[in-house]
Amino acid sequence: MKARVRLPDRKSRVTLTEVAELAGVSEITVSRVLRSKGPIAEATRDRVMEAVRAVGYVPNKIAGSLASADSNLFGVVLPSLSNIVFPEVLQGIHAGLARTGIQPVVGVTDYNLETEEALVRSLLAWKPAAMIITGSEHTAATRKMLVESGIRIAELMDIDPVPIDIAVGLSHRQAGYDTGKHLIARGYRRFGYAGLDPRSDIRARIRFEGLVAALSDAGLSLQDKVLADVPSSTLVGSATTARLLAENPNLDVVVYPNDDMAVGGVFHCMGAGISVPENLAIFGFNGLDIGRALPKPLSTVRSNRFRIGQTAVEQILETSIRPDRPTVVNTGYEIFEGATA
Amino acid sequence: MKARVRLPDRKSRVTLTEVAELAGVSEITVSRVLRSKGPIAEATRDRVMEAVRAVGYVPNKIAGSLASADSNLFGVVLPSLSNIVFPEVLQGIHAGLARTGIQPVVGVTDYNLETEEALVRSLLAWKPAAMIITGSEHTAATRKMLVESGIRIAELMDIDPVPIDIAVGLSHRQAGYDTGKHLIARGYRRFGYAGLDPRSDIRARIRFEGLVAALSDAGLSLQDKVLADVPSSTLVGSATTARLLAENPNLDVVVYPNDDMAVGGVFHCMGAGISVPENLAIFGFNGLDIGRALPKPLSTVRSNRFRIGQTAVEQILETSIRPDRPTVVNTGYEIFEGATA
DNA sequence: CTGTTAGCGCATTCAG
DNA sequence: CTGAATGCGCTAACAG
Repeated sequence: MKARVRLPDRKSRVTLTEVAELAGVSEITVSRVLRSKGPIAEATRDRVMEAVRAVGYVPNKIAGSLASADSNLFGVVLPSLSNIVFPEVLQGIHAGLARTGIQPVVGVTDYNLETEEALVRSLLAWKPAAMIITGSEHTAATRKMLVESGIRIAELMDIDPVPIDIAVGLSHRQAGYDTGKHLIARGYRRFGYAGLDPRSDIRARIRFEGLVAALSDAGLSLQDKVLADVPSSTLVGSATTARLLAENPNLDVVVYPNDDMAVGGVFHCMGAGISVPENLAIFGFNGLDIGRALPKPLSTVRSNRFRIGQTAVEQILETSIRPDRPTVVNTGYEIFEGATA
Repeated sequence: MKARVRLPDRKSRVTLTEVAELAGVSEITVSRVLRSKGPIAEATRDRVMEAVRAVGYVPNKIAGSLASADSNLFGVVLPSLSNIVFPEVLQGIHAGLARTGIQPVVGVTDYNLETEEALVRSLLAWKPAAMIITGSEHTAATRKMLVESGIRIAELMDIDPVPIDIAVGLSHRQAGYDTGKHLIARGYRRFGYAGLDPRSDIRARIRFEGLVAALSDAGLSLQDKVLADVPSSTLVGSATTARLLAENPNLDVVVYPNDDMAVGGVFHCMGAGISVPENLAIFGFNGLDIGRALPKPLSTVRSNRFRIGQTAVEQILETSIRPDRPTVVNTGYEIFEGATA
């Protein structure tokens, strides 16, 4: 179902020509005044601006972009908006874009690579000046389109794979590994994991692998894991924790793919009379506000989503020419001790 | 600082003309095939599609839109992305837009009406097929631009004021009033309010007024309120609650502008050994996941942000002609009893 | 079923 | 400092 909406005539009536006639100058002069380009006599400028206001002229960027082969649109592709992490990235993008006159066109893939491909194709059709996309896992066709577009491409969140052009994020494998090392150092030995379907969140899977590697390097192994095949939420965190503990009452720490679920774990313990961290330690990922506000602040890994978005924009604006070698920006992370582990 | 980025030539090389030549047909035929418009011979279509793939043609919507006076962009103006409510609205918008081929161009105002004006001007320049904007409070210039654009305009969240074209949301005054009535019916008498600077969130202010009106109609009055002049967060909820209770230890219920802050209130009570709702009742607004996941589910008013966004899109797609009389869609709300009040 | 003609609204040359 | 001519890439309208 294609919805093509014919624009009303009313607005499209007012064009440069009309403004030009009213101001008694040529179209190009009006154009120059509006874009503050080239030398313009003070008097001319005033007359033009007056005419612009008089007729309520709104420039047509569609025409402008076609004529100049310029665009001030950025394509932005996110897997989801329900995971708070991505709105935060989007915030960072908006912050980076503020006062550049560039607008983001936002698409959501629902973690589906086919959807992503269709989205990229459709965003590319707007000839965006750059493309910001999540992750490095794409279909071959998506990759090809991105590469051949020639525009700057920023791939966000993960810096482990080699990017097409720019990667901004952190090493999720390392973060997972460090989580394991940290918890082992604090004396925990019987690890459980309450997570999600590994197909849905690739980066969570990579962190998980890092965690397992750390355990293995310490001669330990994960005692058990429970995976829910639904979107992440605090409620799911409670539920998976309950299931995990039912079968493994002797665990001394549970690791979660994110703070939402970890907070759910904390809530479960509150309700079940399990004292945290004495009876059970809880460890999340992200460093969300909600975790910090808990009576006992959640132990977690702080990433910085806002900064990822903002940095991506900064990197892109650095130069419009794609360099020969990829750029990788590590925005890092930080283990936050908190009080739950 | 205007960032104009020249598009690389590489991509713009491939145009309809090239595809047409390769397929041995005219440009318009290629155009028709790509848009599935008009009758096309099976054989022709195949040859064209093959040529399209061969050269990796990506249509240029900028040119297409200019030629057809069509656009499949929607302008979307939100006050913020840090308040989870607006990403949820955006989700609804994306859901409504799925498989229409329409993309949203998103702007964020930071609750600033001047910023909003600049944003609207700049979004309108892309000749969007419609505009979705938050609230009904705009500068005169913004209003004028929206009215004169002739396109469909949806104003979201609040349905109390008369909209330019379409309003989708709920009556915040009524929601505030009902909150008061509900809590009074449950026996609470000594009301406190822990909120935010009323200038930042207009709808929270209106709910507050409704609450006060309900109290007044019942012969009661608000005992005290504490307002924080910072963005909403769970942490701020804890802090304002602490301040409010320090000066009013006898309160029996505290109402909050939103669930984030109310959850902060619950956390404060947990930490301070105040039992909820026996010693103090807590009441929020929104119906967020986090509130439902608490060991004692948060008492609150459930609005439906996703549905607001989705409904707005549906209303807009209904017809591209702005009707003579405004449309108002009440997405409603629901008092959720929960266990904290 | 396909092609021809014309032009969308603007910005980029190049002249003056 | 300003203007005239030309074309961006595509599609509507009309032919055939």
